Amino acid sequence: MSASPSDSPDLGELFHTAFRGLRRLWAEQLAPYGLTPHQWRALHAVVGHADDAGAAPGVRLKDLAAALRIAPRSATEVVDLLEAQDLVRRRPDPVDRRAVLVDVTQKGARLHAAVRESRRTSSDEYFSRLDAADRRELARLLAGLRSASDDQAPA
Amino acid sequence: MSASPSDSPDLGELFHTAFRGLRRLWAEQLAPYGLTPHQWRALHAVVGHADDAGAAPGVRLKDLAAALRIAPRSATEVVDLLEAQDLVRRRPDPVDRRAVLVDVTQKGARLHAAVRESRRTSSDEYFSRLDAADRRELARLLAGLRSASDDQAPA
DNA sequence: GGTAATACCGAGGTTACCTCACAATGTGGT
DNA sequence: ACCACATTGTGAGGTAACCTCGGTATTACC
Repeated sequence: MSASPSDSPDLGELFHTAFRGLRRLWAEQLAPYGLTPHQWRALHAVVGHADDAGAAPGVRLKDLAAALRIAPRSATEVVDLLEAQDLVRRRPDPVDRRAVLVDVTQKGARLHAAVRESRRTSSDEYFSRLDAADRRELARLLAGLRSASDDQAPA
Repeated sequence: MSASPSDSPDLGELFHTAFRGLRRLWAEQLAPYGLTPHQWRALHAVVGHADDAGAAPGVRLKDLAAALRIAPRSATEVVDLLEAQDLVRRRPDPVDRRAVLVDVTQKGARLHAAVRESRRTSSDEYFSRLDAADRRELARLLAGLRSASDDQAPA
């Protein structure tokens, strides 16, 4: 603050601050579970994919990377970390031996559920500072921002 | 995406994506000037402070850190980088010899102006995807989010 | 004038990314 | 059947943007 008193409220600065606050809060919430925000996001994506595709035995690393919007190499990395904690498992894809399928373990599923529960219970959820209407509005605006930048919706 | 089709649009995910998009764009815009977003932010803060306080000869590192909401040590770091490019200068505070005052050099001021100009000219400015009303709305919402988290207004 | 606080910096660590090169495997053409 | 080519994951190595902890120089307080 005390930066631009005259003209605009500097949207970029606000964005930066808000995002950092969110990140920090999440990091604190997740620390007891031994997860970083990044790892949580990946775990969530793996679980989400399972939900999505019904009986699918896992996600390909490549698709996981696409879902998280990170480079494939970075997906390898975060999966390494989750696997080291026995939260996900890597298996060769039986139909394409180049590929690796990642799916959640029991421990991973339990942890995922626990975190979700804890988030709902502790209603701090960060965004709860806004009422429902404002949250919807924020979602709309953010969605509008993201649209044109870089979008790859994988199948 | 394709993550939670049923319930919320996952505000956190939207936030993440939008912020990353913003960062990436800025990084691209700033690269030709030899700056990272972080360095730009710091340079801008130094310049902004000068504007603010009129004839002040510079900012203390500590105050710069507060303005950027980073740890003092991190301010040292970014100032090192700016100084190495001769964009800012470090001088001992004449009235408190523990302190270091940072102020912008001519080169720094020129670069700062050039970047600002380039941002105005290339109207991509990221947020231009939203109309003025939406931008104001977004600012309001973001400001609302930041409020309670962590605020230190230095004197 | 001695103790406490303050300001900066050196050392070293972490998170969350990235690219580039490469081996193993699949795919299509002839 | 074979070769060129594309694709998948990963090892190696790098960067940005932070952090804490400990030390040193200075100032402020009583």
